[in-house]
Amino acid sequence: MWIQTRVDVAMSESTRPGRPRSTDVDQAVMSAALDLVSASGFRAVTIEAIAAKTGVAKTSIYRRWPNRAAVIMDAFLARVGTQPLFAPDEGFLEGLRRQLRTMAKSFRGEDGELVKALLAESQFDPDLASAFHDRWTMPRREMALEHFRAGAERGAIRRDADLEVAIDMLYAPFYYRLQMGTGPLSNAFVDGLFDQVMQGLRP
Amino acid sequence: MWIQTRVDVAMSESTRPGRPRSTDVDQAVMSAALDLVSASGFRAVTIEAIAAKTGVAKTSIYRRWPNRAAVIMDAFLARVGTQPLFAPDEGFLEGLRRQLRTMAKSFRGEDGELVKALLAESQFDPDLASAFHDRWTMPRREMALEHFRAGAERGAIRRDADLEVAIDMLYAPFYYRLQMGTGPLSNAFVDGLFDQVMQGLRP
Amino acid sequence: MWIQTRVDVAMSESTRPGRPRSTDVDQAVMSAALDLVSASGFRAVTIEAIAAKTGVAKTSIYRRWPNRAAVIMDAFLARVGTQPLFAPDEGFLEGLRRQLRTMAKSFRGEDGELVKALLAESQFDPDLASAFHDRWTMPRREMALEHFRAGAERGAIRRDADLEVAIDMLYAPFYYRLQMGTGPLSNAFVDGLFDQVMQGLRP
Amino acid sequence: MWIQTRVDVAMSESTRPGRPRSTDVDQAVMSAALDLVSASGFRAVTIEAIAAKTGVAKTSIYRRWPNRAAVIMDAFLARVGTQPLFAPDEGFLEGLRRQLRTMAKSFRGEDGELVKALLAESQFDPDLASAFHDRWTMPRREMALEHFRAGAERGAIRRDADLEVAIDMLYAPFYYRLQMGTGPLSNAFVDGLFDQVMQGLRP
DNA sequence: GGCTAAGCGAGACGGTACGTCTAGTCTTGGG
DNA sequence: CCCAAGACTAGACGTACCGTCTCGCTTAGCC
Repeated sequence: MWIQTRVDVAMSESTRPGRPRSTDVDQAVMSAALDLVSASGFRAVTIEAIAAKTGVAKTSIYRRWPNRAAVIMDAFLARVGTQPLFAPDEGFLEGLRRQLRTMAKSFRGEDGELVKALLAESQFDPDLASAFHDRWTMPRREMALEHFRAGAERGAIRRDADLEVAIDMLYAPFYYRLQMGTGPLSNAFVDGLFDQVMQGLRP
Repeated sequence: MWIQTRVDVAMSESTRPGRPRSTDVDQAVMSAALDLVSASGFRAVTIEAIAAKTGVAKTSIYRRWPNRAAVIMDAFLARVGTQPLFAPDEGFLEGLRRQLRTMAKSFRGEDGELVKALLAESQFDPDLASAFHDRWTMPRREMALEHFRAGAERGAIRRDADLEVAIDMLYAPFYYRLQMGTGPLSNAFVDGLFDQVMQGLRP
Repeated sequence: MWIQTRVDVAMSESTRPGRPRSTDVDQAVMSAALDLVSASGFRAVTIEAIAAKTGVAKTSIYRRWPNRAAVIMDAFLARVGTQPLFAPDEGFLEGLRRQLRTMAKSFRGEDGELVKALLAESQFDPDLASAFHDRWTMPRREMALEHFRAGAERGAIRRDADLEVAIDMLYAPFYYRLQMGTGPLSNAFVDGLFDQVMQGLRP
Repeated sequence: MWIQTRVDVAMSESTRPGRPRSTDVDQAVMSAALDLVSASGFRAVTIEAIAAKTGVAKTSIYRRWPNRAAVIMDAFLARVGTQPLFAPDEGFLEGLRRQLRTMAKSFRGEDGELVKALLAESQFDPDLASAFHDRWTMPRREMALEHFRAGAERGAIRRDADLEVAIDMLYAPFYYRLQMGTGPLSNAFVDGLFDQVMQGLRP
């Protein structure tokens, strides 16, 4: 599960010698991190604060993660999980519209705050940036791309369309509005966006 | 010139009592800030570093700006200026395509780095966020909107199109790619994006 | 006043630019250090504890002293002062006996604790060791030596006696008993020691 | 052999159930401790360093000794051993002078370093202090006292002399010079000290 | 040969303090 | 009132060891 962000340990979990790491610590740290983000914002999530709140020693945290950003990254991903965005039996248009609305809702809430903070912090931390890229951005893009490819195959959209660009057009505005505050991520907005993008993709 | 970001002074510049502020200090601080961004990245631009590099006292910097982000914000805006994005005698499509390419080029260079960093830092600093919004995002959006409105009037695009959404579709991907690194901000990308958006806006 | 131990500053106190160091900080830190030694022993005198107790920031302490031992060293010396051990108009034997008793009394109290701790800590810290040597041990030895030289000149002791050795015989047992706990530093002990040493120094 | 310092085990070595303790561990730990003292000084002798150097687990060390000082104490005593200081058939003066010279030589070398460090650490650790007292200081004092008593009986020194004080005068300067660095522990010094003390003890 | 008990290496754990860093504020003397 | 210099409080950083605790495995004596 842990790629990039978490400190790797040499051997496989089961055969490693010594006292095994307590999973309570992982849980306590990650949920405290999320609590602190909610309560006081990203900048309040210091290792010291997590240690104080949980009773976990700083050393135990640093044994697992290289810095605070990595903790939050993991906490966030453990929360949002990695379920598929699209159901295989759903129609192209219905599925896409549903997913966009779900995403908008999620971005309007706490997830949006987390995405915003992690994306921002990424600009200053290369490790976090690549973790965010590999574990958040790309998996979602891939799923979207797959959905689009299937749609194209089934004739729901033009075959010669540049899908990468289409995905940018569709998803970039979510991040843009999230960060810029130029307008709400309402369902009306999502529908307008959806319609206008589909306008250009009709076969 | 300074709105939001810079510390306001009570009276007008000319009539204030006491020793007038040296304009050298402003210049030195802002150009040092930009130099430091180029040389070592945003995180290296600390007030202490600027003070050390320029010989200007920290006090003198804090007298003018509330924090380091504000310094960089001002330095950035002083650099990119506020010239109009579109020429009044240019055609809608030609003008838009030219502007997009210019913007892409700018984002590929140092300006991109600065936008990225300021946008990121904005997430953690409300003052900076509103400065960025008021002095960077909105003026440019307004100019684009004006250009689109004129285009619609002249019949270059559909009259019933949602221009806010169109602008999101067109510009959001710039920021997306800038931050996410999912692909280059090449001219090919810009053209593809432009074509696909126009596809949906044709009358 | 500060030799070796305290962090040196380049220019003379009066002409140095910038905000002058607050003498309150020095006072507060040193007296807190002594309080902590009394209350909880040398090992409890941590920089963190001093900072917490006084409200002085750690940085302000580290600006003045390189480590906790140096703080205590200075605090100790500020307390014991540098008054002369012998009065010039006193007879050799009377003066010496009086000084030995005074010293024994001092060693039986808090000063003894401090000497013991500083001497011990010196074994692990070369800077502290040389500070202790230069600012405690040697000045006192010099004063004693001077007293012995005057005594020899006045015929109170043998002219050919090795005074360095005599001083060792007289003072080393103070430190020995202080550390080893082989017996009390009582007046009886002091007198016995004095008599026996003088036995060997009689002209 | 182990008094005070080493952790006691309930039953006698031979009949205790379970796997017997490996003597290799004792050896490895103690010699590593001495090596580390030689190589990098007392402060470098951390339990972690010993464990790392020897491959012995920290648990195995703490099973035997309560803390690092106890380890070094035992290592030291195992090294210097407990042979008698004086030969029964030696004359009082010759024997004493020989022993003093031997001791000076030992103090000039690594033993001196160890004594210094253990004595210093004793100031902060009551257990270590009493171990040092019981297993180093007192046995040697007793042997010296015995030698002096025999000397007094044989008429080599005054019968009414305070032997405790005499021993302090003779041995305290060794520790004093060892710690204070006020002069070398040379044979010349030893002889001068010896002569002067004997001056006062002549019958 | 299996059982019980302790030793052993490994490494996780809660702590404490370290000395460093940067932020933003305050206080000098001098212009 | 400005300016340079630098002291000041505040608080997080990441590190080093401490001494304790769990693991799985090993090594003995005893039934």
